[in-house]
Amino acid sequence: MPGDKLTEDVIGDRFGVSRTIVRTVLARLYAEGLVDMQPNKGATIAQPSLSEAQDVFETRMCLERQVIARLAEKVTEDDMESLQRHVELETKANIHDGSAAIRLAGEFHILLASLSGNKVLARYVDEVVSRSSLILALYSRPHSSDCSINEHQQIIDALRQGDGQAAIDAMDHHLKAVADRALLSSTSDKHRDIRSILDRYAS
Amino acid sequence: MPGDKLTEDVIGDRFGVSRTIVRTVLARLYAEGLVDMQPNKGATIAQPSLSEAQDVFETRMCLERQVIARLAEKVTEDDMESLQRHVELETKANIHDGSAAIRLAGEFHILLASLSGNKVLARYVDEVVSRSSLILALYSRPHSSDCSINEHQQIIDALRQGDGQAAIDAMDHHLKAVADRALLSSTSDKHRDIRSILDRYAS
DNA sequence: ACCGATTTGTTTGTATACAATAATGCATAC
DNA sequence: GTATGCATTATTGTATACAAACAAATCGGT
Repeated sequence: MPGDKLTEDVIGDRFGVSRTIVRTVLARLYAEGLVDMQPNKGATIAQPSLSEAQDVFETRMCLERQVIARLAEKVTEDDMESLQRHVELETKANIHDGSAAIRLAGEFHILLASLSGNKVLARYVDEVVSRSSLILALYSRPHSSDCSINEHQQIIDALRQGDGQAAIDAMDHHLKAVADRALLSSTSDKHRDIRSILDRYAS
Repeated sequence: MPGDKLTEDVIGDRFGVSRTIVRTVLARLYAEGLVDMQPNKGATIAQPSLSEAQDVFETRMCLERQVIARLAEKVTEDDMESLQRHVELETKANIHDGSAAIRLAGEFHILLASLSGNKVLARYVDEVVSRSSLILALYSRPHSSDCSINEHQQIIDALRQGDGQAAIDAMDHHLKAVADRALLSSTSDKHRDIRSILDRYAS
């Protein structure tokens, strides 16, 4: 799916709106790095290179460390409760609904960021999480089970015990694991880039 | 100026373009936090509250620390040279052209971020630097001399000596100083919010 | 049969038109 | 004099129209 053309008319017809609307949302998605755009040539679903993917994960780690550092100082009992509830949702979904599980895994990080109370941080985390999802869709093999729920649990456990450093370490460990699953599953992106070129001449 | 209405028609006329163009750039500025928008009520120049300002500076510190950490490991001689050249531009401008000095001070941070080689990081730094400028325009008193050139010099000195931790400390110190100049110059924003309300009834 | 040029059809970029919503001003009532 | 309701104006949100750029296909020449 990444690399696919996003023709304004087609999308507009699909949703029953005019190109005006489609255009603004495409521009927003471009700003968020989810679609690529070239002048006079329109939009395509973004196809981040390996190095872009590394940039995203590095930035994400930097941002989420800050989220945890802030939370370690100010989490309330209510916050912990909603985090715990979320992880339980994840465990349930992980059994019978794979696509919901993937969504919830991302939303855990967004929830953390919003609980931090820093809107700017939260917006950036939201962006890098979305981009991470795209990267996973691109590079990680289909059935690499995202069994990261334990890691989520470890993070909130450390937070509950008020151990900021342990929480940061847990988050670091978790994000490194996610990045590894995505980026190390393909040694080099040449192979993937070539595939894309081949695909274009295949039909 | 913050709080001012940004009417699409008048901006379009001002620049000789249609509302379409104005609309897209307003949307972009909104995404960057430089203008506020309300549904059916249009755009105004953003008026970040003190707490939003704190969020921006906290996030900025987090991002720029990462920039420095990265640079400490990979700066080239060419990088150091262009950084040094930039600081010299700043010193020159500081003497005879105040407005250029302000612009260059911001661009120093953007240059650092771009030299880091991480595009995602660089975009976010660009954003928080712009927002910081807006915050300074809002909260810092007009003639608080931004004599931060020394601080810039200290950062690149530490980088040149390959002392990553010292560079991070220098950046931390610098950003804390900038934030203090902006945020501590007004004890509470009530006073400022009230002024804005009064100003509206003053003309 | 292959290459290049021209022509046709698509798709994007910008401007304009129209409907819906909000802001303003005025008249009237109290 | 102040407040309330209505009418007018301004401004926004969405759709459409048109021009420019691009992609593709057709045609003619070698």
